[in-house]
Amino acid sequence: MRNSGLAATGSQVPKENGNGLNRKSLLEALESSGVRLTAQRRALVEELQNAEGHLDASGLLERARRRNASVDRATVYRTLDLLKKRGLVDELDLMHLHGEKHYYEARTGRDHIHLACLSCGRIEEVTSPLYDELKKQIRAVSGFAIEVVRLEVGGRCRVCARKGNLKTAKGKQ
Amino acid sequence: MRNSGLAATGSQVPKENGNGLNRKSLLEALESSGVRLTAQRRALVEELQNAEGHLDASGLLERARRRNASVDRATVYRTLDLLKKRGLVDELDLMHLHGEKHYYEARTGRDHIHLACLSCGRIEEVTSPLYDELKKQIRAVSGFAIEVVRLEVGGRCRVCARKGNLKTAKGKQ
DNA sequence: ATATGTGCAAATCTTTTGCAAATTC
DNA sequence: GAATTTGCAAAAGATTTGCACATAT
Repeated sequence: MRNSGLAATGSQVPKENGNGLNRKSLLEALESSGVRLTAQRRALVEELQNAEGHLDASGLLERARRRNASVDRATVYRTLDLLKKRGLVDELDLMHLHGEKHYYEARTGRDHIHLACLSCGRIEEVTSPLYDELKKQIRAVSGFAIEVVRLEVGGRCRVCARKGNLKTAKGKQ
Repeated sequence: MRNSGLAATGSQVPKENGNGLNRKSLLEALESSGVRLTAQRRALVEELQNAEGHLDASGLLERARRRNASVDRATVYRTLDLLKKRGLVDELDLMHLHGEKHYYEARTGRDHIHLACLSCGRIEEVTSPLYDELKKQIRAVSGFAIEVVRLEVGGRCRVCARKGNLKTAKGKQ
C-alpha cells in the first residue's frame, strides 16, 4: 500500500504553480481561446489563479477589492460563471464544513481529491493514479462524456483522529 | 475494460432495497443504536427510506405532508440533521444541476458514484471495486479516518453525447 | 416535572437578476 | 452606435433559528 503513487499536500501551502504537472494558467487558457477580458475580469482571474488554497466568492471579492474598491459581488459571480462555463475552475463544497458557500480553484493542474477534516477544518489534497483509472472506467462503462469530477472526503485527519477529537469544525469559519 | 466489476443503474428505477448488498434500514439502524423517534420523525425516515431516487428537503416535506398535512419544513431539516450526524444519509448536490438544494439518500447500501447529465438532467449511479480500493488507499496514505465520501461526475450521458446535445439541464427542474 | 420535539414566522446566508449608467468594440 | 459589462438594489431560494406551545419520558 506504500509507494502507490498517491501524493498528498497540505493546503495551507501555496498551490504548486508551474511545476511539471500543470497545464496553462487561466489567463493563457482564456486568451488562447479568443476570450477578451476587461481589466476587471482579468484582475479577478488573476486573484483566483494566485490564491493559495480555495477561495469562496466573498473571499475573491475581498481580494479583488484590495485592487479596486468598487468591484461588486455580482461581477465576481458573473466572472466565476464565465470560468465555470469554460471548465476552467472547479467548484467545491468541502463537505459544507462552513455552510453552503462554494469554493473555487483554478483547474490548471491534475484533478485531485479533497479531504476535509470535520474536527479541525483542515483541507488536504491528494492525487492518485487510481483516481484517474476510476474515471476512465466510469467513462468506459457508463458511456458518459465526463466534463467535471468531484471527489470529496469528510472525516478526521491523522492528528485529530489520534487525539480522538470530536466533530466541531462545523461552526462558521 | 469490460467486466471490470463496475455496475450501473439508472435512477428512474426504484432503489434496490433489500438485495444482498444492503445493510440495515434507517429505522433499524436508529433503533438498534437506542434512538427513540417520535411518530413524526419515524414517518420522515420511512419516506426517505422508501423514496425512489434522490429527495431534496422540499420533496421530503411534500411526501410527509401526504400523511400529515401539518408537518413543517423545520422538522424536515431537523430530522435530516439527526440522520446526517449519525452518518445514515448521504448528502448530494448532483452537480448543482437544479440550483443549490441538497439531495438526500438513505445510506443503507454500498457507496456509489453519481453521474449527472448536464444535458438532460438524468442521474445515473455506478458502483465499482476500484472506488472502494481508492478509498482504502486514501485512508492508508492520508491517515484520515474517513466518515463520508462523495464522488459526483458531470457530463453528458451516452444518449446526449451521441446526439451532440448542448448543456441545457441547468434550468430549474 | 423535565426534557425534547413542533409549527410558525422571521432571520440568515449565498447566489441571481433587472435595470440604468458606464465601458468597450 | 450597438453590444457588452458594471454597480446597485432588490429578489430569490434554501436553510436555520427564536420562541411559545405541545408532546413525551
